[in-house]
Amino acid sequence: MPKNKKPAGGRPAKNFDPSYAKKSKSKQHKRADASGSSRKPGSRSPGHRGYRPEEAEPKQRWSREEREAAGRSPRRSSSSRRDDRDGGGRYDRDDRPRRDDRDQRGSRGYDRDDRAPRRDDRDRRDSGRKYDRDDRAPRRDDRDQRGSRGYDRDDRAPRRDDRDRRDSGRRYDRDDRAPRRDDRDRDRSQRVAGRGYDHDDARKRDRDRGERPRRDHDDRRVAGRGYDRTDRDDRRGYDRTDRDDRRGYDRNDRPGFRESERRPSTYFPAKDDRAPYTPEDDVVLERLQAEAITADAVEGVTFADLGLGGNIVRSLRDLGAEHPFPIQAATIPVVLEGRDVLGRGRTGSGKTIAFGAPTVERLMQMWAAKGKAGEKRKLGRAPRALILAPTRELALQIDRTVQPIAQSVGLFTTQVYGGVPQGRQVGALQRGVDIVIGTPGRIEDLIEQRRLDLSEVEITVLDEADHMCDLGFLEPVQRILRRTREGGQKLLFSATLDTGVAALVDEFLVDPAVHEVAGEDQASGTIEHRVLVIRNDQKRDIVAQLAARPGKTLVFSRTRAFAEDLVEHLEDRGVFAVALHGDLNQARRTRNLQQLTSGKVDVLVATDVAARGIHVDDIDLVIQADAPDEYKTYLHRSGRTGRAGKRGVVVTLIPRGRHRRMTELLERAEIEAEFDEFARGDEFTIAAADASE
DNA sequence: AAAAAAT
Repeated sequence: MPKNKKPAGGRPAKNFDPSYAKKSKSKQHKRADASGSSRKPGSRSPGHRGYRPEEAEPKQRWSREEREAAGRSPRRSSSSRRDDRDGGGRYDRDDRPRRDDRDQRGSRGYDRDDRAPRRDDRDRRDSGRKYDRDDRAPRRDDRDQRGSRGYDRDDRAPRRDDRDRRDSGRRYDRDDRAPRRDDRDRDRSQRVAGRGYDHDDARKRDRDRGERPRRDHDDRRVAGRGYDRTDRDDRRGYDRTDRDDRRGYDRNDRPGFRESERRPSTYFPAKDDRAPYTPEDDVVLERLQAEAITADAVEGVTFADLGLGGNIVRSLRDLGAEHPFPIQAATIPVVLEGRDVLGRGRTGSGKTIAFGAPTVERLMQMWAAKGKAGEKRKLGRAPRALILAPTRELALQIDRTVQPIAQSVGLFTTQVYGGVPQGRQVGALQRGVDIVIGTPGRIEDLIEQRRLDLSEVEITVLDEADHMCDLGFLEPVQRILRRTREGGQKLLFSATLDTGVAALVDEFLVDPAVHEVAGEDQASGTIEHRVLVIRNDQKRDIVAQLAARPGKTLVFSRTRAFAEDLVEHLEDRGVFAVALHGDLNQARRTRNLQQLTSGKVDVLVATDVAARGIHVDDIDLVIQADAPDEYKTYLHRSGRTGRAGKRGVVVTLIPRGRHRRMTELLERAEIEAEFDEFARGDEFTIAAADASE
């Protein structure tokens, strides 16, 4: 256990006195009632509700004719769409996800004989494959960038056949393993349905037929109609391939380790250890006492003024960041001082650069200070910075920003997240990287396998830090932080950073500097919020109606099953849509998100996997097909639109009975929204969002 | 309920 490094006798920073973290309704109300003089920095004036500085502009109509004139429908034929989805988008991507895609195909696309290829075989074969790869973009992977891969082969994974021999025989008698997914589903269904035995049998039959296990009736009810899911899954082809992937990628790439050396997995806790899901009260925690920077304080300031070196400044310019945003101006100098930092800036305010750029700069400075600059490229060096994110897509996205910054000064990053073969990640680590960017599960996995050593990590960043403190994330995150160098710098960022992060702050941070942007919160942006009170049986039609328009739309659903259902329904209505949720394999997740980014598709239906951090340009409509349960979720989901000063609309669909709950949630979010009764076919009119920032 | 490692 790392000891808490707070000075003896020191008391916790005021913000993180555990008593502040207590969730109490009364506190919330007190805050809401607080008079202007006592309000917390960054919170809105108590009079903000109903407050609207400018008159709304005249209503803008999205009439049926306009929608049709805009050519939403008819779209491409369904068969060509299908082909397109399977084949297209694979070879014409222009950013880094392609590499993962390739890896995944590589690991399952060839040599499926039982024995996985030996590591060196694979390398040889890989290079041989280049001949018939003319149809795709040139490879661009770490090896090529580095121009050398002379890492020491002696510490490579044991050969596969050795491993197989060792593993065989113990494969079926593991009692300490975490329950398999099916088991867990079954457990849940028994709990949920209360009479799970018949589902259980059906599920087993499905499994024996090699089909997807049945969902709970519960799910089907949510989905709205009782068709046979396995049928649909086959047609959409999304589940079978997923399962093949899940099986396939590991076989080839999993390095050997003795089963007995593993700790029992706690990553997905066994049912008995796991508290049944009980939604917590959605309460507003105390906001942080923060240094507030005002937007005009940034006038004329440059990244160089903030202490960043020339190469980094240039790389930021290449990324399109000419001048620092307020949150960046506020936090970059403090990070460079080496202090722990808590940063709060609303969605889309530039947090990635706010922590990414100074992290790189500081790594360089620390190297220079130790006179070890020459060791920058030492093979097998342990990473010195770690950036944690809650989803794979976010980790990828962060890497896309941080990687070029790091590269500008000769540092390397690598992504470490699940759902893709770990081979390349491990390879990169063996060659040596400076910044690891990833998600908790795979990072822990590689630590367990002794392939990732965090003991040299000087700087740890938690993006979406408050989310990383939620149930299910907190413990892995704590375990990971304990593996980093004691006393290392910690940076916690989120748009909704509050005292919920106290558990981490108390253990890992010393006297953190807290920064936010004055007067800037979610509600002060460029987003128009609407709530439509609808009949639930019309929900899917209404989603289709709203989404049938030019422009990118992001639809949020509470469950994966409903997300799939909505995609299906949208396509029935001629609206081409793709899904993003955890039931899809990573290649598809990456591809589907990419299709929205590239504009190949205008509608993405996602679970909350897409709620936080994901940046897609020009999403101008967010539809919440299911209302969120937490105000923070509302803020993050709606933050997918209205980014960088652009305008956006958020439409939340609720049944009549949810009116009051929704009103209260919006109150907590400090968001003003208009409620309207809405029925299928009604004309949808929106007030123009205030475009002035 | 979703997400986060896999088998």
